[in-house]
Amino acid sequence: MLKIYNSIAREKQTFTPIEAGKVKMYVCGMTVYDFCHLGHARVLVVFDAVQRWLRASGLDVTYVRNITDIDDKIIRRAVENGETIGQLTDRFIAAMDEDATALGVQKPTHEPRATDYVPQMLGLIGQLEANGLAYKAADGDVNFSVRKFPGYGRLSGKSLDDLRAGERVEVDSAKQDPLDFVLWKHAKAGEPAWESPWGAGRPGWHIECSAMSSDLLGQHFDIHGGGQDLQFPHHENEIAQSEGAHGCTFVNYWMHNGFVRVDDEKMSKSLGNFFTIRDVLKKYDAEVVRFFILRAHYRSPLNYSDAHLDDARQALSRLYTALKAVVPDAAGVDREEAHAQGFQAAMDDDFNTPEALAVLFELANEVNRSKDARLAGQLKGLAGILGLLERDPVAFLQGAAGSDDEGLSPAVIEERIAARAAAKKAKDFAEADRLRAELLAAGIVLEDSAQGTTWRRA
RNA sequence: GGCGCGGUAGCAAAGCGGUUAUGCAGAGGACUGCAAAUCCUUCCAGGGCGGUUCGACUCCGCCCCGCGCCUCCA
Repeated sequence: MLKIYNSIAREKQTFTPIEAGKVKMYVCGMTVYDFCHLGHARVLVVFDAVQRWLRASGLDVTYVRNITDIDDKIIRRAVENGETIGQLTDRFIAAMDEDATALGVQKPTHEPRATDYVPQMLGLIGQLEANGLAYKAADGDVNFSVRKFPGYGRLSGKSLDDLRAGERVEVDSAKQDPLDFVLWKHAKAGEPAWESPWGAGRPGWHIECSAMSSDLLGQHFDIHGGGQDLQFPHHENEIAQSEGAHGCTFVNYWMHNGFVRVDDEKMSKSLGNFFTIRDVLKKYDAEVVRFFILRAHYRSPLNYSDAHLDDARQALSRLYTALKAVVPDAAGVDREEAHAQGFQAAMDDDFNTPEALAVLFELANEVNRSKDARLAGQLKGLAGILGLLERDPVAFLQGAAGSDDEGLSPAVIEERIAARAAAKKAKDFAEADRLRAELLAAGIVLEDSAQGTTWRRA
């Protein structure tokens, strides 16, 4: 029985889909004006794992992850670069796809772009106006009136009076309440604009998610996810818009993943302390990065450092080493088997991937001991549910550390191994050891066995 | 100021009111020409002070420390 920590209830709850056997899930994706950083990688990987587990549990999943392709930063960046908004966003969408694919992230069912949903947004804004929740301000913007929506603040646990608007935000005098947020921004010179009943303009940020989710998943759906920083105000505003327009519950389960940090501080664009996914992939294998992310629970903070990535790589190597030694049975996962049951219990407990991974290490230990192909099959099969251990073990163990790696070529390594074999045969162990040490210095570890010598990268 | 999260062994990271988490690193042993890998054994925990309990890392209270949201942000 799957339990999910529901942010709006602040507790783990048994997951019951609205429609038996089906799950409709929406996750806030990227604003595409720059390369994705590790924080984005975490959202991608975490909700990919969620989605995979739901499917592995036999549910029919519709997974929507949106793309924000119009906003202030995109407009500004396009101007800075001297390119069109379309050129900029196409470029970074392609880059995001590359990064996601590298990390083993499966394609969502739908990846809607905000600019394709302007009519639906206008429809929603019209409904909100009809319901008395939206108003056109003196400056031409259409705003949402938070005071008129009774449940405002429920998700984030904030009360309107405690928010002390103005303390950190400059008060916008055109708003009836400082916490009112923009649904439709009036057009400014040189900026892209769409016609609307309220005049030419462009959408506010929050409205796109309400429009796309209801269009693709319906007015009421199961799971909505995103980074912790979106809980307020973004998701709070989504609830206000969607429930305010539709008059029904918006989402049953809210999920928020924790931040990636650097030196115990949130990794963020505004702090400038971020590492892009592609930077990290220069030094580390993408599967190592995926493993590193899944090694922590999705709601916990995750500290990034090279030392932690090195550690993750060592750990993942242990799993691959077990599969290298025993060819896994291809029969598929036996879900009744003890480890599979443990794995399931872990994943059913709010997607506890660290504990699920611990089960994999227990399996690896038993595989090493028993050389049991069936258990190796369990290991590979269960890991596969999380998108791990899907490569050839030797390819992983001999693979480059990252895209920038300039290690010895396999041909050169094989040549040295042959030379060492000859030295060994001649009982010239000093020469054999010299060759081993030479390779080790180049990051190559040799492993002798009855079947001959194999190698891997340290 | 308001709201919230967390402090676990050298590092990382989980569960759990009483029984080995797990990985990396360390120590000893087996194996090996020597290694590596693997296996076996092993060292190292639960911020501080109280309380509840036969028993608390696990529940409760207070304190200290760190972090986050309240502004664009995954």
